[in-house]
Formats: sequence, structure tokens, C-alpha cells
Amino acid sequence: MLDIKFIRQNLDVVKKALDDRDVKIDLAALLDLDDKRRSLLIDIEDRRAQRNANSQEVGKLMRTIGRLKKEGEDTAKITGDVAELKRLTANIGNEIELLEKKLRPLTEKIKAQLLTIPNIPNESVPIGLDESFNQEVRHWGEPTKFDFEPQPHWDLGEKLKIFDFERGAKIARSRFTLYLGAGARLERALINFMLDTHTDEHGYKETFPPILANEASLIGTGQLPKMAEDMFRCQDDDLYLIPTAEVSVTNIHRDDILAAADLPLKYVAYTPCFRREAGAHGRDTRGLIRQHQFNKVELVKFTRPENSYAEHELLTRDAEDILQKLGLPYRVVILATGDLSFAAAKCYDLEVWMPSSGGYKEISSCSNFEDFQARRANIRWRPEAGGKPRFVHTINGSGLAVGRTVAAIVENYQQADGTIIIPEVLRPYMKIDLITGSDLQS
RNA sequence: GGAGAAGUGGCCGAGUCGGUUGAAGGCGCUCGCCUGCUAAGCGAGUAAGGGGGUAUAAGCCUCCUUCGAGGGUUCGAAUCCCUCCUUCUCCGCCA
Repeated sequence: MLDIKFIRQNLDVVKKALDDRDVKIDLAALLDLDDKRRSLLIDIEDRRAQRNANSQEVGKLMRTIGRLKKEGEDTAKITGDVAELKRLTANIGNEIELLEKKLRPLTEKIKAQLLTIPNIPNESVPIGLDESFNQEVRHWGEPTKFDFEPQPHWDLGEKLKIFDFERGAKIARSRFTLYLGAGARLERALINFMLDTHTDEHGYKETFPPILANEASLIGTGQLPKMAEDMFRCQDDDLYLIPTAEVSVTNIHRDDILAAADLPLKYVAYTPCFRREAGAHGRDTRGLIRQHQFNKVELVKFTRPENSYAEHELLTRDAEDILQKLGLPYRVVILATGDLSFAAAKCYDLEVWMPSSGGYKEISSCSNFEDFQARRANIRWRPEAGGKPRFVHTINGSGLAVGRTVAAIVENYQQADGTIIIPEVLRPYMKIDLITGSDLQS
């Protein structure tokens, strides 16, 4: 969420940001509402000040009456004054009530509009209205070469009986997959490998948060109100299945004031993630790429504003390290303004090489949200000097999406006979070094 | 699910026959003093959000709101009433 004061004072900056994102919002109307709200507020506050003063006066007079009675003096005159003052003040109260009735819808309307305004892209973000303006920043490794025709992971996996898409659909519906034998173990091995690496080598604190989240949490990270149709909702309980651990982990500190000495806070969480994929009909219909339920290991940082861009680079490197350790070729892409997600000010996508499509596929998205989420979720920190609390900056990224990593390993490590070599770093977790289709009761 | 208790500032914790209580006290923190260093001690300061004025780097003045959330009673509510949420204890149920 942007600060209404910031919008008022930096209208050109906000306008340009919306243009660069190709988002249309009537800022003039919003500021007009804000003007109306503030002038109404002045009216109300003046009256409230008057009412408070009168009430204090009543209090004083009441005490005087008490004293006079004790002394046996006459209180008729002063009692009359009190009654008159009460009548006057009750009238002011009625006026306040009327004005407040006007104020409430204004305030709600402004808040609702503010919640739909996306973040302002950082100046280092390339300007362009769609993904064709994204730019490769760097790449690691080269596309895997085969001396045979490589197969897509869904064919390999079904032959090896490590993925069963039909039974996944039978149990739930399409875009759900049943993992079996070495496939299930590969998923689990990757989760453990990623968590171990991020905790032991990169210094993140491991968490395992709730996978259902309430409305306030989803507003905090920016999924609500705009992306409601992309989430699974438990209607009876007013809870949502999280689309990413970012929601749960960022909200750990909703309404907190963090100590300066504790920053940056670094968390890693493994969670299942759930997405309805509304509007994605026909895209990535085969295989593990686009599922309603998938596992992800997520990195989240809370930082001081002045460090957030450096920390964003480091977090991206932490995610890349997983791909490098797994020996998977990838590239890093900076998203253009038009492709940037709602809450992000800057985002790098990590894209892994997928032989089946002969291209790179997104496997991680590392974003700096600056204070956009912190303002929504009210996450602040107090500088050492003991000054006013300020909003933190939040950063997060996948480290990595597990299902897509499984797909990438199966495709990049396949052999001509359809077996899959297990990357070196996963062997301690897998306890085998080759998936043959007959291992692990598969 | 049933019965009971409780929710106050960064933290702990006072505060009901409603009226200078935005809130005693303590801890923590900041600044200063003291001491060879540290510790202890002494003094002062220290909630957040918002509006207006002035200055515009900070700042200063003033008003409003906020004692779990929302509503009600009242001239006036942390304090009384209602609803909800959360936590704790006991019972039931359960992995």
C-alpha cells in the first residue's frame, strides 16, 4: 500500500509508475475524496475538542456541587448551569454523530482504493508493458546437451511410475499429482536439502507456519483484495489456503515493532502452496509445472530500508545456490514494469533450463517489496537511537519451487534408457544414485 | 463443544460506587552526572496513529483518536451493558 500523503505529494511519480505498469486508476478522484475527508475531519475534531472541554467543565461543577452540599450551601443556581451545559453538549454530540456518518464511507472508500494501487517500480527496473521487455541479467551453466532425443518429465515419470497424474485427478481433480516411490522421496529429499542449505549455510531461521491464513494476513502481503479468485477459500471458516509461504511468514511480524539489532531477520519455510490458476486454462496442462498444490521452500527477509536492495541481491544468490548445487543450468531475469507483480518494487525470476520445451522456465521469483507490505501489515522497526518506529522493507523469494525442481532434475538428468541420475548433493537424502523404475517399490 | 478467569504502553504490572489516568510503579531504552575500566549509584527523558498551524533537513505548537475488536448507555468510559475474537484453567472429544 502506498501512503496517501506520498501520493498527494508525489503525484507525478505515482502517475508514471501506474503508466509503466499499464494500470489505470483515477488518482484525481482519490485525492479529491481525501480532501473531502480531511476537511470533514477538521469539523469533527473541532467539535470533539469542544465537547471534551464542556465535559471537563461539567466534572468540575459536579465536584463544586458536592462541596457546597457538604457545607450546606445553596446549589440551585449551579445545578441549573450544569443542566444547561449538558443539554448544549449533548447537542454537539448529535452533530458529531451526523458528521461521522458522512466520514465513515469516505474513509472506507479511500482505504479500499489504496489497497488496489500497486507498488512503485524501483528505478533499476526496465520499463515495458509486458514480459518481452524483461532482461537477462546473467546465466549459469549451458543448456543440457543430449546425444538422444530427451523426453519430457511427464513421460519419463509415468514410465518410471514415480508420478501418476490420472490418480491425482481421480483423488482431487486435474492439476493434482500423486507422487510414488522414488518420485515422492525425491520431493522430500529436495525439501530437506533446501532447508538444510538455507539454514546451515545461508543463516535463515527455519519455520513451519500455518498453511491456512486469514483475511488480514492476505491483505497484509497484498493477495487481497485483488487476487481473491486465485486462492482456495474455506468459506465456512473465512480462511484461505496460502498461495505461498510468503503470506504466513511475512505475517509472523504483523503489527510488531522489531528491534534494530535483530535486523535483518531471515526466515526459511517449507510449505505446500495452493493456487486455483484461474485464467490459466490450457497453459502447462501436462506434468508438474502448473499444479493446484505444490511444495515450495520460501525465503523471507525483514530489513532496514537502506539495506533492502543489497539484501535482495543476497537473497537471490541464496536461491541460485540451490540450482548451482543441483547442477541445473539457469538464467536470472529482471522483470519489466509491466510484468512485475502487484506488491513488488523489483523482481528477479530464476529460470531453469527445461529440455522438454527447449527453453527456460521460472522456478523462483525473488522480490523486494520495499515498505509496501510492511505498511499494509504494519511491520515496523525502531532505530537504535530510539526514535520513531519506521516501516521495514520485506523481501522474499522461492528457494525453490520443489515440483518444478523435480521436473528439471528428471529432464536434465535423464539418460537414453529412461533412467534418472540423482544429483550428487541429493544422494545422502535419496540413498540411491539412480532412479530405474524398480527401486523403492516403485 | 460445555463451565470459569483474563486481555492495559517496547516488556511486566496498578487502576470499578464513570470526571486533569494516555494511564501509578517496575524493567528496558536514550541522554547527562559520578567512579581508574566494568558493575552499582544519581538526575532527566521515553506509547502509537492521524489532522491543523509554523518551519521545511530535523524541529516546534495545537487538537483528535487509541487501554483485544465492534456496538450501546452518558455531558463524559480503561472503568457500566451487549456481541465477537484471543489466551489461560477445568471437563468432553480427538491425531
